[in-house]
Amino acid sequence: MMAPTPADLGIAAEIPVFSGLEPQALAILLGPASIFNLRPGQTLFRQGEPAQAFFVVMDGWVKLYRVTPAGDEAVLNVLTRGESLAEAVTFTSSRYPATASAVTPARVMVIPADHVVACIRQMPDVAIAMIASTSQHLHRMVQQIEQLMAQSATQRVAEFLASLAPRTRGPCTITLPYDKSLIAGRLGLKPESLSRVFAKLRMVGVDVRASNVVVRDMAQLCKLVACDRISGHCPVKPKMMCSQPPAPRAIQPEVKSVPA
Amino acid sequence: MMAPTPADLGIAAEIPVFSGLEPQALAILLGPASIFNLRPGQTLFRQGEPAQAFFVVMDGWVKLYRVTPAGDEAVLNVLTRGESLAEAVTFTSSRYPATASAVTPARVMVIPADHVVACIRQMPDVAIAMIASTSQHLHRMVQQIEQLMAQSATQRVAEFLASLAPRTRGPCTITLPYDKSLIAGRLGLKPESLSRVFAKLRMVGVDVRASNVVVRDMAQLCKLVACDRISGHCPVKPKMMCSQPPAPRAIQPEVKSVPA
DNA sequence: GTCATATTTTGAGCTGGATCAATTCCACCG
DNA sequence: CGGTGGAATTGATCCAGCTCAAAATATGAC
Repeated sequence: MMAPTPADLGIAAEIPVFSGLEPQALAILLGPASIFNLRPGQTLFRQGEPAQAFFVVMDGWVKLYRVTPAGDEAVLNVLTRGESLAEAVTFTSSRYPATASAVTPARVMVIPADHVVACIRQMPDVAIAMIASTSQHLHRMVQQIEQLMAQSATQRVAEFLASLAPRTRGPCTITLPYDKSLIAGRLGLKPESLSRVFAKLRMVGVDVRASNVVVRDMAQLCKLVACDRISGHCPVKPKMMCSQPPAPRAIQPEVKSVPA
Repeated sequence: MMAPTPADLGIAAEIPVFSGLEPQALAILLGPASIFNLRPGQTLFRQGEPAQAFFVVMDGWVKLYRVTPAGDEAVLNVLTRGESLAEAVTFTSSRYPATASAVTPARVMVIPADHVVACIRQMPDVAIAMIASTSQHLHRMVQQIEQLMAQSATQRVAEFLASLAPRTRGPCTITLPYDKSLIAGRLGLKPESLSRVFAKLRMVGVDVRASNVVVRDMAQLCKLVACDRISGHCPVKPKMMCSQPPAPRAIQPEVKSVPA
């Protein structure tokens, strides 16, 4: 544990959770911050512990997960440089709902909760920034839930690969950011299943060799996300009353939102 | 759409998202609030629309869900009296990540986003309250992800039932709060599967008749959550280095699936 | 380099939950 | 009361992903 270097503070200014803050405000906010150096496997905090700080990953990879009653672990996210953890809980003076540990050597900035609360009373912008960041996390979880509820393994893997690649159409080379077994966990799969999905993807021009992935055509990969043609899923179900079958139902009082 | 009655304002004071606010602060915050009356099926907001307000359910049930590219819907939550929606997004001036619609006749309070932002600048406590509430939502999603990743259908149903019951041990009667098909969606199941799970639960003293559930022993139901003995799941996996390896595994009650 | 360990892949088989297709149940209405 | 339409149950079958087991491949220590 050590004080952040000026370089660290420079980096912090670029980080999403602090975006939009005046340099002065940021300096005050980060006054009591410090830096943790974690070795692989080391734990930052455990689920159930009182939340006394929130964190920003400066370098390396950190795994956020829950240990289930049965002893399995459910990976919620795997974070790297610039991403923040646990900002919301620190305001509720309650407990961390998950465990975080390093999966590579990692540097993590620690910001004490009580100090952030104090800052908010002086600088409302800090509150807005924290809420915005939390909102991102929520959005991400919403997407993850949708994935788990409604997508096949193949689709989840395709979406994961797509999220690692630039938004191009043609061919593309990707490097897997961490262990395949961790990727599997992150996607709610067993390692064996991930391996088989990779094998299947080879049929549509996705070649996985160690941690190097060569995609023949990104557009095709993205199409997979919407509709898993490999395992024959989904030829666009009709579903619901997307069109208008028998809905004489009154003229929707149109919930146009409130005027500014 | 109408102005909130004094009664509504009184109720609001009791609501989690506003807890801890001074009455005056609350009065200012709710100044421009209004009440929507929704009929079943009517939509409060749709995913992708710009977020301009957040909401508190005053009465009835509101379903929060995502429509997947393939046309399925993934139910994120089903909310009732006192629960709030979309407070975090409204600060990011971005878009709703999900759709909300009424599943029963419902009354919903609408609080314009820009007003809340303005309030925060005057009253930091409002910020704390909003973050705390958002943190609850995050926690809930974390649990839901854990459920989807690591629990069997039976366990999810058991947990759902347990969440509806008082925290007692012995016998207990529960009323299902909404349609079984909606419950199924909320738990990431098809209605047919939910029906079969209920059938299986009858073997452990859980009797479901229409929307009335009679549980012979809550303690037993809760044990199921930790370990699904019905479908033979999980006899406490050794996993990790948690404890002794060759647990003297108790006398398996041997419930092989239904003999034809 | 060689050997030991951990990660990944492959194979074979099983099963939980989905799907498709009837029924049956039940609330509501004339 | 009997009829009508949506909700719920039941049956039969299928298959994606899990499990167990073994082989292959990478990683690292020396």
